[in-house]
Amino acid sequence: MSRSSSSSVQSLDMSEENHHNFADYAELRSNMQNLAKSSGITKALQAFRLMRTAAPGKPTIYDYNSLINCCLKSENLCLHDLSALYSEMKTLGLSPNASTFNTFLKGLNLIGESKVALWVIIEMCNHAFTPSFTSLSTLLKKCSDSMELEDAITVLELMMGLNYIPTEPQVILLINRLSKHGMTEKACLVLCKLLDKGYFPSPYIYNPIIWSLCKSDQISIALAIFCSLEKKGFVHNVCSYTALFYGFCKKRLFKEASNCLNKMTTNSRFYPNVRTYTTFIKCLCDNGRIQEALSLLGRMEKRGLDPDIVTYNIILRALSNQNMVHEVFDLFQTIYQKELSPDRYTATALSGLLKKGNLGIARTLLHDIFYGGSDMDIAVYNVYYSLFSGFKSKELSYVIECMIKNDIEPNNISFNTILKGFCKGKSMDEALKYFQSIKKPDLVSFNTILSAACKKGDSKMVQKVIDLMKDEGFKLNVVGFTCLMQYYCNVGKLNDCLDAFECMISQGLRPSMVTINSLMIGLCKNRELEAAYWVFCNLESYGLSSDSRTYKILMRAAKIEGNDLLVEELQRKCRGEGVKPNN
DNA sequence: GTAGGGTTAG
Repeated sequence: MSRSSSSSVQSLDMSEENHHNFADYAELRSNMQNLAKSSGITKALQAFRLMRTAAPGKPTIYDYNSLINCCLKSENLCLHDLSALYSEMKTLGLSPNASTFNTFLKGLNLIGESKVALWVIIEMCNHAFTPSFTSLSTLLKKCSDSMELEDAITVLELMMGLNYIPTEPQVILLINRLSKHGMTEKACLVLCKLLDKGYFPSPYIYNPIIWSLCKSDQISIALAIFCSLEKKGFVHNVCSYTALFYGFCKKRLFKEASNCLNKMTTNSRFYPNVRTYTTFIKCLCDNGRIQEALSLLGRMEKRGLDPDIVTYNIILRALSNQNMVHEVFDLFQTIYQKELSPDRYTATALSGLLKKGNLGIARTLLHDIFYGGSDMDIAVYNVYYSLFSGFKSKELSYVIECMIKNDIEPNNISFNTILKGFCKGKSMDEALKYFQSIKKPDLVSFNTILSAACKKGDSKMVQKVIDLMKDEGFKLNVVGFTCLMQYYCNVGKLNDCLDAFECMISQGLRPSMVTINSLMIGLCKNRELEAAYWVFCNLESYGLSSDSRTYKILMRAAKIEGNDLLVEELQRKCRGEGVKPNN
């Protein structure tokens, strides 16, 4: 601050009456600017108003613009003050010029106030000024970056109204964000508007839309967009095709998936790559066709496509779910031989082994990954927690300590996993105590403790949990009903089991195969083989088809009862239909 | 620069 303006500040501070001392307009101007930078808007505004009395025809819009510029650079700026400045300008009868708006925009963009910047842009248009390409383009990026996607769309529309063509990276950013945050429809609209303007989209622009549609089971819309773009002469790439392939696999449209894959092999532009094959491998694994997945892995390597850690993690998970311990071990050897680093997904892929009770080997492998230096997240900790019963373990204390040190927050899956650990222990009271310590128990928490009570045949606890659920406004779902059905069968109350099943159906809940198999076991145990077979034959009415477990249950009962006819019938069906694996 | 992967209850 200059000496003279510093003395002016003092004078200004002393009293209003002294203001006639400021005759010099230039001094007032520089004084005002300094005040705006250092002492905030109120003082600067006082100086601004003083100008009116000090010099006729002042302040001008240029004084105003420079005041805005200084204020925007001040460290303690608040938006309320800015709005006050704008009103002050209008009160003085000044009309904003292009520079006024550009000054606002430059400053607002710098401080990341995209909402206010958009307001300024609209105000600018209302005053018949045209915002520059740069200001709109900067704002578009800012809005997309800060997830103000509706605003980003408004900016894009303004741009297109002015015949400004947004840059490709910015369009990609916006469409990507929209597609990944449940706004795929909006992303489509953006794409359409661009096409209407004669924009030539690369696959990088529309692939996120196709992927998002395929992931949310809207393959027909994805296909429509894909074909329409093709018709218009746009050339897809391997990522576009892989999206469709993924969509077909997900919907179990195997014939279409196979056609899609064949089409891909006809052109080097979209020849299947590691990700395409990985998608296929995942599909095979999800449908219990693990041997085919392994053979595909081999074929892919022969074609010179090296599986990466994602591919291996998918196979590892499938092997682990099937409890194929040796294969899991071998695959780990391969991963290490290829110098790939196991990551958080490798760790969680092992949860199947834990579920099947293979704690020893799972613990060893998990331990190696956990201490191997990769970044872990809550899902890995949650898998780790399933190793422990209750809280009486040094290892568990250490793992919790690690989690806190790494700033990782536990979620309900963590609490429910630990609750299950308590449930494995002897005391239901201790489990209940832990349950009651969970701040926001969810339906899974209730089912965890209900299941434990049911398995232990603890009728008082079963009633207690059901009452608790009622109090807290939770309704039984299919899992809860299935627990109860199993419990009734175990205590020899077949009729109560059937009542529970009917109650579930009457509430519009659809049984799963686990429910059906539980019912089968109950019926067979009570020598109601005919009833069980009837359920088996009418599975379609529930939209279900039997799995390998259903066959085993019936087969075993038929053999015990000496019902050879049924045994033969089941064998025939088993050969004819190709039984689904039980996952 | 677009794409493939995971953790809790029956």
